[in-house]
Amino acid sequence: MPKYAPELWPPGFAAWIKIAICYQKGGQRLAAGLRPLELTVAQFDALANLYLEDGISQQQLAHQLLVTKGNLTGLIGRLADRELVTRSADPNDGRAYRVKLTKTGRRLTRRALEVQRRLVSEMMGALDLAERETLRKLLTRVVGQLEEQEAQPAAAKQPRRPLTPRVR
Amino acid sequence: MPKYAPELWPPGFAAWIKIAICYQKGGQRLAAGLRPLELTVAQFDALANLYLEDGISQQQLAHQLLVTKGNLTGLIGRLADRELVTRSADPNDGRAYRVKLTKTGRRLTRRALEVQRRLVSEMMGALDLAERETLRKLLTRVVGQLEEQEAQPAAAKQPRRPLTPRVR
DNA sequence: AATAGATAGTTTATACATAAACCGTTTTCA
DNA sequence: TGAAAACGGTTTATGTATAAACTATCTATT
Repeated sequence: MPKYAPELWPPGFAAWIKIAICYQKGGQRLAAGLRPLELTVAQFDALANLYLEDGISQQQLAHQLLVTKGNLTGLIGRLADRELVTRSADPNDGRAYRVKLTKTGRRLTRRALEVQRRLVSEMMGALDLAERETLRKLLTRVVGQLEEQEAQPAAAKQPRRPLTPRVR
Repeated sequence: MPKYAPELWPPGFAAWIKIAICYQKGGQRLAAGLRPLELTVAQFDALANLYLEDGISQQQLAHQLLVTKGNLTGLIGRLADRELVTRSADPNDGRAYRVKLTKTGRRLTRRALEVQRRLVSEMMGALDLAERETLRKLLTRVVGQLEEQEAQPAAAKQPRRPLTPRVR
């Protein structure tokens, strides 16, 4: 997010900085838009995922949100306290919960998605449709690269290799 | 960060999701790379900014990092405890500090920048130079749009926009 | 010169996020 | 079948982040 002297960095580097700025500013905007609904961005992300795929486990949700399962304990706990979601036992697995949206949760999520849709349109207003698609494609490849690398745990620390690349 | 059914969203929306995923995964990768140096990403960002522009105030640093000044109190405090930075009184302003890197801080930052440079190159490896430049330009325009909108606090608060433009 | 407002920094309360240790349950496989 | 490993979830300790209230200094305006 720094200001950085713009010419000093190779274009890939500058692009990375822009991704960071974009995410931060966009996120702060979204946070402001969600505040009237008394939702944080993290809460919204969780609810939005459940909206599309209800009844998944906390672990699965953590995976989709790219956060740790420990984090989910608190996050879901707060949502459950507000009765926006419920935790019900998974009948097939004594360890797992199934997290589900309540009626209120679903209704609130719908309103929040509306807010998000509006804000994203606003911020993408600078690009025409073809440019948005170009942006999407380029980022998709960068994400692909990141995922590919995270499959191979770099050979930097060779002494012990547990052969179980359990990389969250 | 959600998975989302990819075809359901207009390209701008999908692009926004990719920005989020990219930032999260890239950030987690950077965090892993910085861990051996015992630096968090937030600490690195602060140090990197000071590396380029030493002796600025906490307020100025907060502005560049896109975080609140309250956050900086703790962040700089921890860096000062480790003697990576110092807080010296600004001779021209009794309220302000000037935050400066120490010798150790500067040396550590150099190593951290090296790590960052390597990781960013890796993750941008999926794109050729021209594509990186395209990505940078597109994101720059999105950021520009965000900044422009944040200049006008505007009628964003109004539930509905009045048909007659309000004149102040 | 007086004072009202802006500014730099801190504090507090709350939420998000991680890693690591832990507890039960489930799976694997010798 | 039974021990070891993997897995789902919680807890703890630490760090990051915000908004809002607060202190102290500085700057404007009258």
